[in-house]
Amino acid sequence: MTEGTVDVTATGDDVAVRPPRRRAPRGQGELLRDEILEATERLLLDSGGDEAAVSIRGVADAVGVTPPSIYLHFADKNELIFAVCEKHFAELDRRLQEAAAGSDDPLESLRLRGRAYVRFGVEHPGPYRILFMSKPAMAPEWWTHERIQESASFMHLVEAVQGCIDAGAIASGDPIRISVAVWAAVHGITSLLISKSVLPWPDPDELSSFMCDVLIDGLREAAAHS
Amino acid sequence: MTEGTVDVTATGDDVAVRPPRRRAPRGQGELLRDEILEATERLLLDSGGDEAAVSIRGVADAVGVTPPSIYLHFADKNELIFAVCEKHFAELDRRLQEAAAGSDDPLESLRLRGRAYVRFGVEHPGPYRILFMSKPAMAPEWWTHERIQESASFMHLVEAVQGCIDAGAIASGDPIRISVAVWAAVHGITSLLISKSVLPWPDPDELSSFMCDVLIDGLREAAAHS
DNA sequence: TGCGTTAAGTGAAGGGCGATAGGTTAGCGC
DNA sequence: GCGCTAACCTATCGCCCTTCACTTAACGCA
Repeated sequence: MTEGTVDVTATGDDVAVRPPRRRAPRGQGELLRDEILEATERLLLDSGGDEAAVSIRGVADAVGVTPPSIYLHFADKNELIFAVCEKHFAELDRRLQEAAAGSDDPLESLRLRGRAYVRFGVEHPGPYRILFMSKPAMAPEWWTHERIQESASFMHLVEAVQGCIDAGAIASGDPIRISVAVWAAVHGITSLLISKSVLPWPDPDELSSFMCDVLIDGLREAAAHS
Repeated sequence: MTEGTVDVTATGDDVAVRPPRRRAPRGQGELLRDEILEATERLLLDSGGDEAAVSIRGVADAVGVTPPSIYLHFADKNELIFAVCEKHFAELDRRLQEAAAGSDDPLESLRLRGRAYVRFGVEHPGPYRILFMSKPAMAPEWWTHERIQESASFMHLVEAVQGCIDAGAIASGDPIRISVAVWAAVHGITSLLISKSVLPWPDPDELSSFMCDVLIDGLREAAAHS
């Protein structure tokens, strides 16, 4: 047996090999696209977020279609996988904004944002890994600068940091550089928790809270230099 | 053509398909093991650290042997890949110790350690990704608790943090929790630089220096709580 | 009602992968 | 020179992604 993939296929045969599927009506070819996305997401979830364990064949079987039909809507497997994760990316921003709205204090709001970030990653390890921990070569063409740097989530973080600066809660400095540092810090926690989930980590909330506290205390100072 | 793997096979055919190879003498079966490791490392480097682009067949060809011979020395592909990365793990600790020895001041020593960590990851993205960013299911059995938590590198970090506490340079607290936070922070930088290498990041040294400065300033305070 | 057009989907195959079962050859002591 | 066995190979299974050429079904229109 091919080991190294955990074989979670026993989670339920309610998905596997749905046999028929009526051809979509004339102008509605895009219907299949949605069904493919839905099935892929389910399989990705069932596999514990291991995109290698999700196969085009498996998706095709789950939809009730043959593999080549997938390629009518997605250029290759990577594009399909990333398309599934796009909605999670949007939800991440939503969750962060929701969390940040939990306090009027800019600092506390930033802390809440950091906690929510880590929690999101831990709760959606599959999409998180694909979005933020995959090899650069794996991401499709369109997933580059504008997708992350100009993304809503990052911009919202920069705004939050700027808010802290404006309120005098942290020392002034390049808000983008500070944002990158904050992002890297909470991403580091998330990434380690996901990759080394077998190690005896502290509670994610406790860890992210501690990290945010330390960062904010540090940013309160000059954090001198340029 | 199978896209998504960058096709770096053009780097040089000096490795590919070395045809013969004399059978090893009677008690020297382990010789092949070393040749396999060496070839795998070379291929892993040539592929830009993409373990999926390194195939058992390719390694066998490079060594001048047939694929089943690989399995005489490694249980499966993952074990082979991780075996290659083990030496890099040891070198990481060496590099960190060397960097930390660059200053007698505990704080400056910790900063140097953080910078060296990020630099190592950026210089060895392949092994770093496999060691610290891979799926938990991918790591072999023996690569767990004792391998990281009780590893030299982590213990050395804890000692460095304890040194800062003893010197009164940072507030007292659980050195392990602090070490985890420091590790997560520099790992976050490294991970983002590796995965999103296409984004316009600041200089790695500058980024890690800034992160360490902020963390240390923050840890100087109480960073209250338990 | 019937028919051409064309979107929607297949069948079959190419090429590559990890892994295994069972056979073969070459080194070495005697 | 001969057997034993470590060292290695041949052949194959089953899976994967992807593509090309082909078929079938929906629909406007006469």
